[in-house]
Amino acid sequence: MPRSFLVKKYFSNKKPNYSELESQTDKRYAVVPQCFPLDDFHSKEGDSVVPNYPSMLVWATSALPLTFTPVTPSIPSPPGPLDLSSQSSSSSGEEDECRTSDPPSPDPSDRFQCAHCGMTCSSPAALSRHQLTHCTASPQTAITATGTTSTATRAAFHCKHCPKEYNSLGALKMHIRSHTLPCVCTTCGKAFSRPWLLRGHIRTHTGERPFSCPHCNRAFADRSNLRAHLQTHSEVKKYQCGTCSRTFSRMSLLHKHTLSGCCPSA
DNA sequence: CTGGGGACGGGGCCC
DNA sequence: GGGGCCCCGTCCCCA
Repeated sequence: MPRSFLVKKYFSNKKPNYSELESQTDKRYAVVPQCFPLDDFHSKEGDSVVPNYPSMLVWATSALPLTFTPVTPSIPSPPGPLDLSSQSSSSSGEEDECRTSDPPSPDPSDRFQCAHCGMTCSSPAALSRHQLTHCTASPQTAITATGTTSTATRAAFHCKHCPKEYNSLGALKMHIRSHTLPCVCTTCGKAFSRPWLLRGHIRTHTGERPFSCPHCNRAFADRSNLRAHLQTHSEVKKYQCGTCSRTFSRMSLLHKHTLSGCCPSA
């Protein structure tokens, strides 16, 4: 099952809701209070932590993103609690072309095979280089010979790997990295689209866990995982069932709860 | 079945 | 424009 993240966020704002609700002193870290990276991040973030843990923040089910809010037809099936199955089926459509970053099989021979032409490469780096031959702005892009965008039509930069299009070259280049995967782990050969993804992956080899929980001193290699863990310390979890008012630390748990039949009407 | 951790990816913002 | 980083989110696996 590919890990697709093509579904757009339904928030109007980038900032998390809890930041908006709580109006923390530093909204960037409102949800990760007392997040003290153990090593390389302390100088950067150590003074940006928030003293108060937002334990009372609860999102009513109706307010959950991607959950019960009707979406426009142009948006593929939202990963709502009732749509998990359809989500997977829908993702087999247009997104299949975009899945070079997802290793469906741990077989290394698969990993080094170009999903576009089937060419087998000897290494991830070679595969990345090869895939660059496939990834260019499509002829439909509104780029003029001088490199400037044409004003005749709305700028549209198409990815040759998938149906996605962007209105800026930078955005397209960023997207293309998810196909070319230029950042390769020297330990295991796994390739990533961005350097920081590789760094996070390398922690799985080194065992480094820069993000520690202020409540239990448990440490995590991934900030997102710490964020999820912090929910476990909260009496009232962030995701609430609209029927039974149970709260959950993760939306996925709420999804499971809903699918298990607590909310047959939902 | 539920809760939680691990690993990871994408979009977007900031510098 | 590009890199770094953050947040959100997902999937998988295990206890």
